[in-house]
Amino acid sequence: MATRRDVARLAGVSPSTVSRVLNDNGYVADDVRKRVRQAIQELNYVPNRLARSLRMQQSRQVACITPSISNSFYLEIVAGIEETALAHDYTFSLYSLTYEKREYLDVVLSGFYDGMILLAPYEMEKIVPLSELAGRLPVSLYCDRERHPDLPHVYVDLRRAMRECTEHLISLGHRRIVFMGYQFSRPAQNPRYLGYQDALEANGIPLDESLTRLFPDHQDTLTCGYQTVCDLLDRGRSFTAICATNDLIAVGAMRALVEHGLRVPDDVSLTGVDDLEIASLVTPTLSTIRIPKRQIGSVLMEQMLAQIHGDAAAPRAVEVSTTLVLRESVKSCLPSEL
Amino acid sequence: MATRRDVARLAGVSPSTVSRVLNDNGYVADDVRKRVRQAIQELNYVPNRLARSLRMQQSRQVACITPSISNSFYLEIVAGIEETALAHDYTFSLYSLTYEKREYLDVVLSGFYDGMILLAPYEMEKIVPLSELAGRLPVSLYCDRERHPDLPHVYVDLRRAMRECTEHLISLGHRRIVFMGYQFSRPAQNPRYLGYQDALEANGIPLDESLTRLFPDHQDTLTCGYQTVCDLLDRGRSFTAICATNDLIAVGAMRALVEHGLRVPDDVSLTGVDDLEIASLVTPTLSTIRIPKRQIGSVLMEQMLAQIHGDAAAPRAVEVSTTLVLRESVKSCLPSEL
DNA sequence: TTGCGTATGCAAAACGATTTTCGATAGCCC
DNA sequence: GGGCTATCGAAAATCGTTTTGCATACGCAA
Repeated sequence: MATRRDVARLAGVSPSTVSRVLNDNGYVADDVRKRVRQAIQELNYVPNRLARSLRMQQSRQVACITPSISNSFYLEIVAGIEETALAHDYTFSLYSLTYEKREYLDVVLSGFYDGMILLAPYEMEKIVPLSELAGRLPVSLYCDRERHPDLPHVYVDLRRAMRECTEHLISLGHRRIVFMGYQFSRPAQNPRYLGYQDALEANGIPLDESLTRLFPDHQDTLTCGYQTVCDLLDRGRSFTAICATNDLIAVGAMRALVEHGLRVPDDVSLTGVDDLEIASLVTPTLSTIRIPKRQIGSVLMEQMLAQIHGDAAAPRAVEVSTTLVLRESVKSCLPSEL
Repeated sequence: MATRRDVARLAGVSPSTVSRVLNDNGYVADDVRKRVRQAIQELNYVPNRLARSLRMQQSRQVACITPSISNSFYLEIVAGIEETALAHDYTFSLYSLTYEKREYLDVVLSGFYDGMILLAPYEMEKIVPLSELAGRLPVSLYCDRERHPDLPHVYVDLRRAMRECTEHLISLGHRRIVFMGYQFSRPAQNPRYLGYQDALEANGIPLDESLTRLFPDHQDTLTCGYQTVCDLLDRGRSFTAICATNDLIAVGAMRALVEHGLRVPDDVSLTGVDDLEIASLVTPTLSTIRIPKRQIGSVLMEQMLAQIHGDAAAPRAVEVSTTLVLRESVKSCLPSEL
């Protein structure tokens, strides 16, 4: 690889002058500038980022750690991160570290990165306290469960979103609405579940625990949705709508319903959360709460940049708003509308 | 950040000794070793990868360039890459460069990476000749269209796969089989289309061009599948099966069929390619040609490592094999089986 | 002639590590 | 005591860049 020295030699100037041209500081005559540029072109010279980073003590690179690399939800966020990063001449590396070994984090902390963006680091913080990481490197989080008031983060208000969603179903006449999803650590801290309860309470509908289906974390989403609905139906159909806490669960549920000869939405209305691509691919298309994934990524990166640049005005917490997307899977069950 | 010097000071030894401990060379007494390790722990010392990379002239980092970051097909490959990379203490960065600006590539060529893995770089090579890149950095490709005999690459034999798939449909009694997919640059070089033709020819079925639907590249996959089937049905149904060149097209097709009151597979059999997650999520589940995405990623990374380490025995081309996955969307149309 | 702004070269330090060489101590055995 | 091995420190070179200070020009105006 050509170095700055080679360029200087070819252009007949000193290395310092090449630097002056490259970094646009100091005086440099037009013809010299031209000669240097030409030499750069001729040698395909690209300044060595390693050396520059070492000297400048910043790499213009951030690490992004996601729970799962093949989860399209997080990947959309990552896409947003990449877009914004590139626009600011930043590069990013993607990790889906298995957190069993804490040592894996060393690779991230070894000077290669100016900061790290953590997506849903719930598993991770069981191994490493996030505050410890934040003490080493600028950190920016996306979290949809517990929030981290002390660390910069981006979040969505899923409690409110789920309340709106449930209330929409209620407004369509549904009274017996199933809630199904992961239980997270404690149901009482599950914002989605709380939103569901909020809606019931606000509309004077008593909470029927037999309609609540929380399954343990770390299980296959699709199977959970499928199996849970099968279980429910085995006891006789006692509901007219289902709120699933994500689209994949909803798709699994949809499959179970169809296999039991029930029609969506005619017999059962169904909603998800996330608005993955699949939500508009299934038949019927799935009503869901859209989480603006790309925007989240973009905001995360901007928050990261603000930290790196030391902007005191950088917001510690940014809320991005969700949208209730109504598609085919939801229908009124009021007789008047038939 | 703590440096090697800090560790040395705390342990009461010289920086060289710390190096000796870290890199396990030279003599070092056991108690000294212990003291040094303790100091490392205490200071949370992690050797600076920038400095090390600069000195060693290798970063143990590879760049991976994918056409689209939110395409789950490529992302599964990326997952395979990451897994293998991590297992070898390598790191990787993910790029979905917009190739309009060739300069974007400079960031990859600036010494940060020991090599680059290119996924389906068809757009890319219109801007930059791949051989030029390969001259700068070890390169490893995944390609499912034209192959690059001069560059290390991993590929699948989609011609054979599609032939098998089509022949399976033929063996089930189907004679009027639609082929639909992107046309790529030239249909005559589209391995999927060639495989389809191979199957027809081998079974003495004349090619009916009215059953071939090639749409231009760079269009929305889903819409293409949907729209194409709508067009076909507008002219009357003259087919009993559809081979789509990927799962998303197939899902779009499925939706169009259902909306026209046709049942899959009872009225029309349908197959895809890729075996994305969605293939087993839709109803009916989609028969498809499975491409071993994770394995491809793994092999790509291994091929890259072999190049970096200068293994002369490194294979220039590796074929990974596909599998025909039969699910619900395919059914015999032979009267005898009814 | 002096002084100043412009233009460039040269040299050196710094970033943090690796690697090698050269010494300086030890202790041990014969 | 000579020679060997084990153990460690000190120092230098190197990777390629940035940054700074200093020296050296030239041209032009005071």
